[in-house]
Amino acid sequence: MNNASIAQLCEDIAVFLELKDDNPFRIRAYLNAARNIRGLPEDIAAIASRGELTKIPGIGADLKLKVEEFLSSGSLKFHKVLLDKTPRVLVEMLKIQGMGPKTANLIYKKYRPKSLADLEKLVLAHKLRKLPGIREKTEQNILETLNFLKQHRERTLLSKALPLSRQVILELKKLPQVDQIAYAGSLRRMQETVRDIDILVTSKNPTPIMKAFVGLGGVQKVLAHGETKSSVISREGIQIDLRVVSPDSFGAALLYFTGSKAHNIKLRTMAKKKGLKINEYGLFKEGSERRIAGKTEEEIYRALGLDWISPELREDYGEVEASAKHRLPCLVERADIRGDFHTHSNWSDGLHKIEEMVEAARKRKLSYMVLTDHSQSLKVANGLSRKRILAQIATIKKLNRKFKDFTLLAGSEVDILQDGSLDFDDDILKRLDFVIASVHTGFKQSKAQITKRILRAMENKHVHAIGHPTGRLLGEREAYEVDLEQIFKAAEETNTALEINSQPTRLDLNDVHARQARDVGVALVVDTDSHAMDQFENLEYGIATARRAWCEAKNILNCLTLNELQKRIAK
DNA sequence: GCCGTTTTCGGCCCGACTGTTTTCAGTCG
Repeated sequence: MNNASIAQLCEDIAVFLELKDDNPFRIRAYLNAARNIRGLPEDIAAIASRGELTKIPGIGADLKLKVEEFLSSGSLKFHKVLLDKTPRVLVEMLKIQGMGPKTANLIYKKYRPKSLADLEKLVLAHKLRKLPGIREKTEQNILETLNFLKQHRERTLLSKALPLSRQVILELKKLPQVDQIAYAGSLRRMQETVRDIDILVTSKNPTPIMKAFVGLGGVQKVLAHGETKSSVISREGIQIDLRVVSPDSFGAALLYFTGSKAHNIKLRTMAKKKGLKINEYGLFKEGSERRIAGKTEEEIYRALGLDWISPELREDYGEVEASAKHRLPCLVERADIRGDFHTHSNWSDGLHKIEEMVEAARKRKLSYMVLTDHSQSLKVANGLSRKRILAQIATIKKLNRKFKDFTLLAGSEVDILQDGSLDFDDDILKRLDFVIASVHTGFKQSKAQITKRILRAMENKHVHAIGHPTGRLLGEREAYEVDLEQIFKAAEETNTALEINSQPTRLDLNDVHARQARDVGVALVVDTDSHAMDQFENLEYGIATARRAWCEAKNILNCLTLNELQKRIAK
């Protein structure tokens, strides 16, 4: 797909323009275009070939030409010129907390540092405080952020940020001044990674709350400590922002801090057209102090003629328009999920016994589970030989007699070998209730090779689903170069489901891909890929991804009852 | 650079905090 590359180019251009002190609205236009291109439901090349580029929001006459230039030549002159003109170190400097284009340029013009290391030397030699507007405090902040950047460069996984935010909320709830409290931001939208944690409190007496917050045990550094807004860095290196508002503003503040920015801008623009103004305190008539709405999110959406929109959808990817027409999807919920198709036991690389895994699944209110230990060639995971899988099938049959309101199904996470053949022959596969086929080797194959390989696996009538279809590991490994459009088409034709793997480092398919699959009618499965009892909890992240992909229960195969499922998977 | 039911030019979301200034620019979300 070209989408990610072009979006990145636009984002780069925005940074270069910012450093040039260019028109801020022009900069925003590039960022807006980048965001919309990233979220496109298909390859932008296909849209270009239909001559529909300017139908993409944020793409006008100029960006149309730039996109076409990239599609035909593989590069963009405008980008290249800016790249050549912009010193690398300036881009690096923008990553420093509190350092914007003005300050970065000021320092650069005077001292011409070549790297962040050079900048650090300047700070230590107290050179910067000779510049206008920079004194001791600014130097100190730069130094601290430089040290911080050395340690933490990545965004934080949802699975790390969510428990931390819940912990902070638990702590703050102990304060008598705290009324309502909730986390907001990208965390509430359940993005796979987050940059920081936003927490919102209502109170009539914020001062003691702020004091307690910046003094929490896990706080490493206080970035800001104000009357209504404070920011800290936690011991784990995650920034946490706390805002306190009055109860009358809770909904408005929640809406504002949940974002996304693009969603908020859309709402504010809508409000403005109606002669209204939205800020974090409420919805107002333009030029008036009287609050029309603000206590709850629902009342603000309603005042704009909209249905309430789930946070997971708030990306300005069509949710506002759908809401205006009262056509928002009825998103899948945890309670809709009845089974798990992807689990491991200590027969292969899992930690716990089959019975223990069943117990854990049952505790989470699931009514069936497929045991999918690895297949024979995956030696590192103690994959099951032909003999052992036959023994496991027999064991499962025996165990099942003991369960009352739970069904354990026999399955396999069968490896898709380098040539697309499967790691068990059909004679084994046909004895299994559910087969999930996955790629675990040969990630470096060419796009054509790996796509062909997966397509071949999908054509096997015993394969019910493809596990973690792109193979990415967040922060560790890029996805392999599979052509997803072909995979989606084949999934539909061969009646093969695609997985949304709930492991927090996988979330594969991701939200954008899952939505593309959903849009073309591909069935999805939300699996935990549990290798231990506690990993069933990860279902929360898989469901969040499905919700971000606009999925309803009918799009998800494991929302079916066992009976419905068995009818459905008879290929 | 985009956009249009006040439209093809003149707008473009809105407010808090910091650090350095004595009234505010720069930065952030």
